[in-house]
Amino acid sequence: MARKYTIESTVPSGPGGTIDYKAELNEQQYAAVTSLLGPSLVIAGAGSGKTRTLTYRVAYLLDNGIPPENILLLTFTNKAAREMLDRVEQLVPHETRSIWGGTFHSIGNRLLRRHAEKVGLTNSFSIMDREDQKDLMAASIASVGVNTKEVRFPKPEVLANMFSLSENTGIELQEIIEARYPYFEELHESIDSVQTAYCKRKLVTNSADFDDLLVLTVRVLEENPEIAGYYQSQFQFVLVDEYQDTNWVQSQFIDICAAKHGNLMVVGDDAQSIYSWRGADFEHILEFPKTYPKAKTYKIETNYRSVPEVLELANHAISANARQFEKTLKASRPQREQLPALIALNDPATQASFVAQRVLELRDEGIELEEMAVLYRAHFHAMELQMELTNRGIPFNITSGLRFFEQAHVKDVAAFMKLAVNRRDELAFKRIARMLPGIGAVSADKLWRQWLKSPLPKGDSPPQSFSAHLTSFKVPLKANSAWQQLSYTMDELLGDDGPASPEEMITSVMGGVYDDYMRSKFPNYDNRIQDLDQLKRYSAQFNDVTEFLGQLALLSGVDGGPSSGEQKKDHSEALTLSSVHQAKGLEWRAVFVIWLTEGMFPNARVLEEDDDEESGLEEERRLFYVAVTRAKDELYLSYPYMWPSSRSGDIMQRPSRFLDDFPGELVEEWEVGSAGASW
DNA sequence: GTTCGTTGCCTTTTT
DNA sequence: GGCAACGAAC
Repeated sequence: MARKYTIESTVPSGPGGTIDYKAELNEQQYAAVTSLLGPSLVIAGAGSGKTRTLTYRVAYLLDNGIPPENILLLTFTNKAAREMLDRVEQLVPHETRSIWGGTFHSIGNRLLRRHAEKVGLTNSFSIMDREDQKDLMAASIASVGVNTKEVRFPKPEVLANMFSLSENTGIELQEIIEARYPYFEELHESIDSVQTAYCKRKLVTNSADFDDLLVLTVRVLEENPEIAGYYQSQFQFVLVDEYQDTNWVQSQFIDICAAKHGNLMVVGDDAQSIYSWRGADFEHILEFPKTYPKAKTYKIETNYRSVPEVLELANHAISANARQFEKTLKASRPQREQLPALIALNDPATQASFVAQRVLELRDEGIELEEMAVLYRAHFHAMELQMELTNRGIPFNITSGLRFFEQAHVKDVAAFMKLAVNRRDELAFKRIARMLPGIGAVSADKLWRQWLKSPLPKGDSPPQSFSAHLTSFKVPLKANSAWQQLSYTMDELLGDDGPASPEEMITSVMGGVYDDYMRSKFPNYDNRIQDLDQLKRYSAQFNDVTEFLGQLALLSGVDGGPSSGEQKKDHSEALTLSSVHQAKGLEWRAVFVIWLTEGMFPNARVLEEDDDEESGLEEERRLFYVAVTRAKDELYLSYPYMWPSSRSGDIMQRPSRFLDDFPGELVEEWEVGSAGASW
């Protein structure tokens, strides 16, 4: 007699979730969240609950019995991805971990790892960051043999930009050069061959740059219908956040993934498209109804974030732009009876003390530091402010240009791990070699040649031992003992049985040669050790080194994971300093936008480009719009009259043209006098 | 020939 | 604080 036994499912099937969608969403949001099959475009203005709409949409799908693994949710930042998935998890009782959610690059990475052999890589390929890319580019230029001394040849960084733009937009390199770099047109043949060399080198070193994570993935899908078919069946529902910032490759990727089921929901705000320099084209969102004729369009226009005073200013600021979807943001909050402030200051230092002082006042009035932010166009605009805040002892978090992973010591440690799993990684090898005393670029290259001749880089499975081969290398006398030590560290990375875990690897590296190097190289040894300890703790959640390295490379310091910055550790309560780009999607009760002068914001380089000046300027204006719409209650717009510059004396500043886009009565002008100064 | 510290100039935005 | 060019020291 067989016993009947059923496993209770924890997932309720069919409708029957606990969410009262109608009550928790407004009418426009509700319509979008509960839309049925087929493509849909959601135009969601700033502060209108875009994230809310997307998360409820995912919850709605799960509540209706869609298995999590059949949902693909694409975002631009890790932060957005994590935030949404966390919220979904809190919202519904279903299992949410198997949702395919993440940034374009992380999803691309995931797919590419699985099918790397289709494009000539192995599944342990290394991911290169910008610096690695530059190094490899420099090597490629050298290998092609152009005389960079005689002709003014583009720098590695410029070339990387060129290639990247071409790949991200799908426009031929030739055309990119003509349009954006006409002064290099005569060199296009050498540039072409550098590109060929660069691509080849990436394969030889088993490495991929950021763009490859998408470009190669799209290629895999295009060239292998059976693979594409598999994922197309898998992804029943595709959701895309910040659609206005998608570029050509990304939109291709989206289109391929959604090709079978056609249930594609894209959410965005054309007024917040600020990534055209990365190849983003907000034509994608404007043209979506044409690309998908069956698409339903939903507009979400009620703003829950800002007081009407801020919103009115924002609406005026953006209306100067010609190209956009018609929409008006309606305020839902009551009047505050306080206008945004416009403050002209003497110089950047005064501007900094104004901000600092006002921040303290606001804190006394009950706004906590983490409810305030200072936003600016470029990172160096925050220099004076950082000094002022430090002097006054006001804690702050800065989303600096340098990400956690890009800091030298983190990259150093990662290089060991990279080399352990990808023994063809030339950059990692040379980085390690150059840490040893008396070894510079030249010796590192000689060592690399010896490495290539040894059996180490060959084959896919890890060697029995590194030291067995390394100890016989010819190294400069000065580096001898360090080299021995290095060999044994590398052995430790192999692990006793099976590959060592990321955590074990970091421990080995920090205990080996690297410790000596750090002491001699970095004045702030202790801080860096703390960083690495944090990295180690973070790594504990990973079993697989490749996975860990992939995460690390795709993680920006600002949004989660291990974070840098000494201020942060001691004060959970801190003021935020951020570029406008990195502030997208965030909000604070009080927002300061500083350096609103011609040349700074809008940026001078954009003003100089006169080929299609308007589009550049419109993007700057959208950027200003993004900045302004971050504010919930209070908004301060400030600029200095004078910019003391070391080389050309004081430069008079003109107020930004964006300040003319709205009527004067929308702001209150503050006259700031300095108590101690005499003029 | 190679490494490594010093000096002076410049600073867009990022996965 | 980063980067390139220069020059001293090894």
